[in-house]
Amino acid sequence: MSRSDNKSSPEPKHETGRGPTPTMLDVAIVAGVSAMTVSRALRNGSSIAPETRDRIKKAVDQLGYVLDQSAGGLSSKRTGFVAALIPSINNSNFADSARGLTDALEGSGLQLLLGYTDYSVEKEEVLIESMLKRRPEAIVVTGGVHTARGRKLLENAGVPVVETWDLPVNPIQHVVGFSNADASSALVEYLYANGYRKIAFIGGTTNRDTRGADRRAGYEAAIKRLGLEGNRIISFGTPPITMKQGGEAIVRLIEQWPDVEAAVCVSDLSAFGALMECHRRGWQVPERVAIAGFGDFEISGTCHPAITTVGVDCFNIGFKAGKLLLQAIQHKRENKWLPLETVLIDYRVMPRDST
Amino acid sequence: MSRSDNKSSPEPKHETGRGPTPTMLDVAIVAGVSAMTVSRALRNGSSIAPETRDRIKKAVDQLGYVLDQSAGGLSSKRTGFVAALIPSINNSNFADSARGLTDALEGSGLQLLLGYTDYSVEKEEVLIESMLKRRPEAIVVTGGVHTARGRKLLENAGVPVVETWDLPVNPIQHVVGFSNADASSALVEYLYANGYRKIAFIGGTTNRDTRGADRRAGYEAAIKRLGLEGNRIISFGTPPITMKQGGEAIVRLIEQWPDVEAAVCVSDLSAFGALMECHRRGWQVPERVAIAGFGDFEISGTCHPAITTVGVDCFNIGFKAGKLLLQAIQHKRENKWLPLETVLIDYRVMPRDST
DNA sequence: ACGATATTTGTTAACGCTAACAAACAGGTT
DNA sequence: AACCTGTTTGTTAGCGTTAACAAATATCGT
Repeated sequence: MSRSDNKSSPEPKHETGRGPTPTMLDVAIVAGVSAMTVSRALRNGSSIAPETRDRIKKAVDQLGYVLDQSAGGLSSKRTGFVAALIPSINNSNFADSARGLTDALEGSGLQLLLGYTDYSVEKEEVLIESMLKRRPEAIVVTGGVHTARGRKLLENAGVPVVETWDLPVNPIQHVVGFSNADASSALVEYLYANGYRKIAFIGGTTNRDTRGADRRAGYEAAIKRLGLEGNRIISFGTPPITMKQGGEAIVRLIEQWPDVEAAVCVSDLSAFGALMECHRRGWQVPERVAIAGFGDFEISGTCHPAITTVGVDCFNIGFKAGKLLLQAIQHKRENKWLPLETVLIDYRVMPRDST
Repeated sequence: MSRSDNKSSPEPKHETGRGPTPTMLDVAIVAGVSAMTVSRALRNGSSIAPETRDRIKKAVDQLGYVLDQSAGGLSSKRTGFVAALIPSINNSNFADSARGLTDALEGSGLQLLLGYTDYSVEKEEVLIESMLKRRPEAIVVTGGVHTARGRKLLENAGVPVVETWDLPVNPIQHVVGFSNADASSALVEYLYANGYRKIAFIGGTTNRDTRGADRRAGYEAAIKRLGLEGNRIISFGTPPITMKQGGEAIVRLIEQWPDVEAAVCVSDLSAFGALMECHRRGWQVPERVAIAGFGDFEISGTCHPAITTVGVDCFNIGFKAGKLLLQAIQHKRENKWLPLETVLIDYRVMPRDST
């Protein structure tokens, strides 16, 4: 399963970059200037004679010098990065938000460093601390539920914090999100308006995915408000539940309440799994049972029949969080404090063929 | 769309963590010891009187102190993180690899910091430099194709480098991957063995996704080797191509070569799009046309009919890269140099109902 | 009780960079 | 020439931590 190097040269050329990593002083000596001048040449906005800058750039290239931003940050108090914690690196919704964040930060000199929490507040806590140890200039977290210690860390971080994707009851600072409960309610109301009465919910067994839990709460609230028959809730698998689990859940649902007319799934993925299982069993969708999802993943628009879902402006969650952050960082540099904001993000029910 | 803070207390409690962030010295003073002793208490392996350690921990909690690892790294030359660059944060294959990496690093004291390149070598170059500025202890990149400058940066980084997911012609250092071309060939050979002769390939228009390009090359090689009729290649959309584009591509394919018997898609996502489009048009799969994908995404096992694909041990790509890295870092600390390794990862054709 | 050894703590000097100030220099004006 | 102004470069100190060494204290055998 493994072979050793196949290079022809006797010594691997790239040992360790031949000798110790060059420092700014090395560059300065080669260019015949002081270290400070090199520092200025590598940043913009400083006054430097063009020819000096060229000479320095040449020395930088020659030595393969790369600035040590940790050391720089120590001195300047500007580490040049923003930490973002997302639950999963396999979810197009969070991917869109991350892209929005990246786009918002573009050109600001701030880099985005990602960590993934695997939908666990405990892992989130560890990650918050790890990130804080590197002194990010701001932190973006997903959701408004944290461990007690995680929350305290964020509160005391001394940098702008944005909670996204939810509307926390008691926000830490800024918020960019929407009410998953309301969105879920809206979906139930849409189904109601289309004549469905016996409406069930398919989700995970725990509250690990807090957005999933909120969606279930929204479903329950809507059922109650509309005066519909008792809750039909199938809980199956540890969140985030998979396609396969969605498939197994719909089977259980039909077994347990054969009269069910529609199933609201906690996400498009489980909805898709349910849909395919229906296919496989010859249950017509939406005739036998209607299926709705959440998130407007690509799959729900592509599959056949296309799945009714709730579309959220995920990109904008990231983008607005990023812009808010930039403002907050700017204010902080001027020793002001940006008034706390809660930015509401749009969502909308997207009727399709599965309901 | 936005409200100001709704807290009842007149002053937001969490201003900026009341005053400047505490330093190690602050902790030391509270605990009645020297800064060095605090430093020792916060790491393990150093000899410290248990009661002193307790006192220090108490002071740490009281002040909400968080270690500044940048400063620590400056002094100790150990930044405690590994950089990993992946093309996308919305791809379960790379997610599995990232999880493997995380698991391999667990308990080593090394944190994983992710950056995403969006399948672009130019963005990769920028990210490599950004990461290098923070002095990672090792770097994991996806693929063996980089910009000239990106490659040079990696070569001169002075830290272990692992290229993953491909078998680069001219590796920088270590490699953990497999031949996408061979895997693709294997899939074509499987189709051949099952009686298919007129086999097409659906992929993107550019070589941006280098793994996709390799898979096309593998298809072409197999076609040639098997003495099959000329290449039928549909290129559609900028990689990574979407489900929808897969759907459009299969339509074009059938229009252009109505006698086609099977389509090999560059990934499961495009294969799924193609499959659904066939559904929609009433083309039976695999009778009218067989469809195969690549990657064994969850979707290809869940959908109906399930899609024949190539399964890759993605987790192990990350896991073995991580273990290799740990070894290399260890060797480096002892001023030795770990012999370069190429670790081959397993893949296998997974026959399902779509072929 | 004595030195010898092990354990725990402290002191000093970097690590690589940039803020803040100081100095040198150019060009123009009187 | 003396002065002012603006641009460019240099010097010094310090950011928060840890390595390396030194010192103090505890533990032990005889």
